[in-house]
Amino acid sequence: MASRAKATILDIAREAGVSKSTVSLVLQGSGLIRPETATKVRKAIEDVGYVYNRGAANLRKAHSNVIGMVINDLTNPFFAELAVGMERVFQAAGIVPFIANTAENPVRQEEVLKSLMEQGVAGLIVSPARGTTPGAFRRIESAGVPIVFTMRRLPESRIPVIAPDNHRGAFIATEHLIRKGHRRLAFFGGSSDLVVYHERLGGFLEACETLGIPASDRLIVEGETSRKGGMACLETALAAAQPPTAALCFNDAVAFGAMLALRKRGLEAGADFAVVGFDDVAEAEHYSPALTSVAVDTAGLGERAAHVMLKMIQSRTTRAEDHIGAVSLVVRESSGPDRNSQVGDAA
Amino acid sequence: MASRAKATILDIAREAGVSKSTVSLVLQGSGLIRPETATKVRKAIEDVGYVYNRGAANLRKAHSNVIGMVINDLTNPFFAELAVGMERVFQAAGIVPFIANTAENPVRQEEVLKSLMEQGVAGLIVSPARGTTPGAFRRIESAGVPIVFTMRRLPESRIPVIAPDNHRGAFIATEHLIRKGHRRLAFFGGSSDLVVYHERLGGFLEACETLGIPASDRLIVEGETSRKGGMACLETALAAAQPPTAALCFNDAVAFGAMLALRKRGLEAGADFAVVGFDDVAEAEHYSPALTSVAVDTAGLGERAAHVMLKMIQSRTTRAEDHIGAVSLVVRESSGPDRNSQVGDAA
DNA sequence: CTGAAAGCGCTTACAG
DNA sequence: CTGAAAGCGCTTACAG
Repeated sequence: MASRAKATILDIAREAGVSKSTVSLVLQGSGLIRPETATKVRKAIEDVGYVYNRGAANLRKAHSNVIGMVINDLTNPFFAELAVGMERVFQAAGIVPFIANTAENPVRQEEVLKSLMEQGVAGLIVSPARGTTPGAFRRIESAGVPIVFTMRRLPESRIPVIAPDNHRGAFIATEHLIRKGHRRLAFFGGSSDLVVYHERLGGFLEACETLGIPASDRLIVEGETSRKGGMACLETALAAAQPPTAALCFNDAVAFGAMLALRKRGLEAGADFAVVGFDDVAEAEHYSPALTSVAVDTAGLGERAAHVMLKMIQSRTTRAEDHIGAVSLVVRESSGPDRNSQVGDAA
Repeated sequence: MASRAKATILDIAREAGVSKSTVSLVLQGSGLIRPETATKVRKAIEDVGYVYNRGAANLRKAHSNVIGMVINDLTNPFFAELAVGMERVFQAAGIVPFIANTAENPVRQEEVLKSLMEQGVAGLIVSPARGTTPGAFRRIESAGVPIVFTMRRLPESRIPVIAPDNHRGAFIATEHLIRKGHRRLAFFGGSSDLVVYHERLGGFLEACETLGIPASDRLIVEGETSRKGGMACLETALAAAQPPTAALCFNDAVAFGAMLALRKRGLEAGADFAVVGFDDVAEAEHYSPALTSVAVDTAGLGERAAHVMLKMIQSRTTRAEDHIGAVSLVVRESSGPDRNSQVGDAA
């Protein structure tokens, strides 16, 4: 089984009785080659067990077709869904993107980025790790490699961003809660080192403002963006002197956590306390009670990011427009009316 | 913004006033270079904004340090956990593995494999897509590139496998249910085109055999290995003339589905019907009721696979021992005693 | 310790 | 349509 020495285009040329230029042309699907010749060459390719050496080709061509996807947390199904959307587009373009995980660690991100650059990527789609410093992408930018950010943006970066309308999503979700009669609202999870956090919290606050919920009736509980974080947020909230009756959660993971904590106390989301998530991951619909959540069209955003990247590569630019995706609230069981409110199911 | 032409070692050499061989040696951390020279060179590297061209290096060296991880379903958190375990090991070895997703599609898998081979990978860790043909890896094997399979194996392949002890896991889980007094048992989910299915089902059947559950009291319901599949399995089972009172599920996703279907009928896992999952994904513990499941040490298996791969590359072999990981049953709330049994909580 | 030279496997003008 | 030649950016003996 050990490999005979790797076959090269020279071996193919010998086998087929042509020059290596001809082989190269066949490999590239050039129309210049006579069909019989091409067939002969293709047979030789099979016979010698040839594997194209993309590294050598890239060296000569000085441009590659490798695209890297750098994801901050692969264990979050949300990002997996995003990756899947991108892959669909790249597959159609005949490109296999390579995914790398940074596990929310800026140091690891640095390594991953370096490795991808050394590999000669044509472009990078990245969801930056929390705590990424503004200069982290300077080097890549000045090398002229196109980058697009997805879902998260960096404070002062000019790199194009593909993300959902976080502000609006939080606004409509909060509005929904208020229309359900809730008057004491909480915002659960997330922390201020994420730009997304400010966007979502901003939407929440603006809705409260607009619809007359005074600052004294709003409770902001920062926390990990995980189930565990969500559980902690709920405990904190219920321990308040004037506990809220509803919460908008930073994301679905936090919402699931809050619902679990509720159940542990013998309470039920929807009936006893309203919870709304953000992202609308696949699981939200299947949860029990089913989770009301802000749908962001994850896969669609992934596709969009891939398209933008393809266009940037093609037109040899590192600039592109931001894209803010539309959001919608999917109302399910977890966001019932306030028990003590007169408004009830109205609106 | 736009890149000045990419810097090469020649530019560094000029900048530092040395030859390019010297630069190359510094890049490789050779001890042959005088410290002052090395420092001078490193400064030049910074100054010219050099990015190492791994493709060119690999071309000359004829061996790469790229490792590919081919995953059949990235949206399944189980595989994400596995990937994370592997990454931990590779990171320590200074290697950034590239992950590619096949979405359980053999055709896509073919493309992914081809692309990785063209990229000149040093080794491949793969969890094969369902329906992979026995010959799918022949080409890679004969090219001498080491492969290790994780979690799934191919029918007649000699490629080393790192997987949990599926047979034993299913056996102890089934034993647990029988000890809880259950006498009519079901096996939910999975289908016979997966080797893993036969292993798990085999363990279930052997436990039934050993502990005296006759064939007439066993119900085998094939189905998708997803929540949806699990819901369907439960419906099928409860529609039987003599419905089972407990089920071992092919994996946790199926178990979650079964629990949801139970709740939709106003029944509760644990109290009204016992369900046991397989894999013990992170969510199992947080579910409500918490899911009894067979823990397979996912991340540990991932680490093991990575170590085996590293060793294969190092010793230039494509052979390695299989590794069958220990399993254990984590008993939680979802697997209560049979309501009608005398045995109850005994044992 | 450091430099000059060859060569890895391709692609790309350039001839013919 | 097809072949001979140069060159992409590195590493690796080989001299010195």
